[in-house]
Amino acid sequence: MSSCDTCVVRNRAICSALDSQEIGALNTIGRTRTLAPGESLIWEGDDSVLVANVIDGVLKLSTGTEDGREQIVGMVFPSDFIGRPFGKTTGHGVTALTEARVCVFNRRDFDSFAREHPALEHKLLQRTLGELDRTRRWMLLLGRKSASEKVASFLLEMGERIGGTSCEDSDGPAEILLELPVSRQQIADVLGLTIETVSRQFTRLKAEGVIDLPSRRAVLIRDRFALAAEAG
Amino acid sequence: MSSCDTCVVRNRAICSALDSQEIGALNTIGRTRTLAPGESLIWEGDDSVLVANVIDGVLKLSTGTEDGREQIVGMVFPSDFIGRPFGKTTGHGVTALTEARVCVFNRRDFDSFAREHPALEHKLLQRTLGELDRTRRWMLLLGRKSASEKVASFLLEMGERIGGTSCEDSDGPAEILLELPVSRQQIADVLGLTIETVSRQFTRLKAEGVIDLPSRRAVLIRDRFALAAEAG
DNA sequence: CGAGGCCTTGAGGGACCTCAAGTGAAGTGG
DNA sequence: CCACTTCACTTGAGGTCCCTCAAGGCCTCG
Repeated sequence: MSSCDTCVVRNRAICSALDSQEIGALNTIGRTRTLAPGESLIWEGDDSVLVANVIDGVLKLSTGTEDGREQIVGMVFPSDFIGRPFGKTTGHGVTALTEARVCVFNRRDFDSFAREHPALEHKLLQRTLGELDRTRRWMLLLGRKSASEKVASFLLEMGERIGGTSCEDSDGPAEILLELPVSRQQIADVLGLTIETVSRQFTRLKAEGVIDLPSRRAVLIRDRFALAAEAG
Repeated sequence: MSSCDTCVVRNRAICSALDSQEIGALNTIGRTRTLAPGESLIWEGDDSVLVANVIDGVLKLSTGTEDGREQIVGMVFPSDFIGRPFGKTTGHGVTALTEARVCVFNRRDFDSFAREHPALEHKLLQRTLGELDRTRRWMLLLGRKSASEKVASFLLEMGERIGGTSCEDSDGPAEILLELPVSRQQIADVLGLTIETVSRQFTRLKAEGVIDLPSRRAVLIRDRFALAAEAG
């Protein structure tokens, strides 16, 4: 029996393009792997030797300059795809932020499998187009937004992507409780800021009553609309 | 006879995945269109009604905030693909920087054609993956680089992409003459800077002998290595 | 209880922005 | 052919937002 049969992201990941026989074939070339927080799956500049689906956990995609400055270029969630198929090298590292489980494939094996299964390539194309859209929206934030707009935008985006527990009211949640998978330094690396600036913005938003900070990694969004207004 | 037969990007654009019969079919759903400099093909937030291949010229992809700040999120060159297939809306505008010729398709027609031709979708996937790589590299520039690093990186990237006339020597061109397709303001919008900062960086690089500015739009790269050293 | 991470807070400085004036090239009309 | 306009770019002066450097507070875990 294929382990894909019990996969929790089976119907959301690109695998959803395949029937049960095809899934069986894919299963023979893949294997699951667990990553500890901080552990890397792929390093920047590596030859592209593997690709993967995220089953559980959150990972970051990051690049850096030679002198040590880092920029996080993407965050990856369950059912997302990682790695660079059909290419020689990967331009960014992939590192687990939380404990994570991924379904790993040798890149060449995956490439040939994908070329034989147009429906899979179609799913992958849709995902890649969506990721490109998201990435381009983030460029506006990096290039043109102020620190306060950046932090507000980040909190809203995280609210959308990790969902968090929320108190519903008539039109959407009134308050959203987020358990962030990232440290202050990592938030800074996503937003192109320093850790101190991020911290000061959090403190200010809390003082204004827009958010609350029940613990280090948790954020309670008290006023979603005020946050959206700040996001620009 | 199909006008694709005489197309100058026939062998570089995604169309290269198709045989002559398929090209004929694609030709029946596409038409060429000429754009004047400054003319837009797609507006930010529009429904995704058309996609296109660039035949000739340079176009920008841009988004902006409500209060008028603009960020250029991509530049598009001959043989590149534009638009958002398999999606409802386009997140960024598409505007000609130079006079441009594009091969336009109704998005729904293109979508169904592509779904019937896996080789075409494969080319499109490769292009999209490459564009995503390039976009993510640009995020490092926007988030973490200084004004001088940004301007140097921009000139090098333009050197690679538009090529320009160059004096070859043993290992690559010694001097590269670029005719930029963009104004100072547009360079600022690519780099997340102001026009004044860009201008000051150009002046400084000229004073240091790294570049020369023979006319408004032209840049002569005198010392490619010094520029690369400045790019970070 | 002490050590070591994170995070916060403060003071000061600098890179880039803002506002404003000046320059030069290209076009226009007498 | 030469004023005149126009527009893009350059240059300057001043301000501000964010970074840098440094210290202090608060959890976690030995």
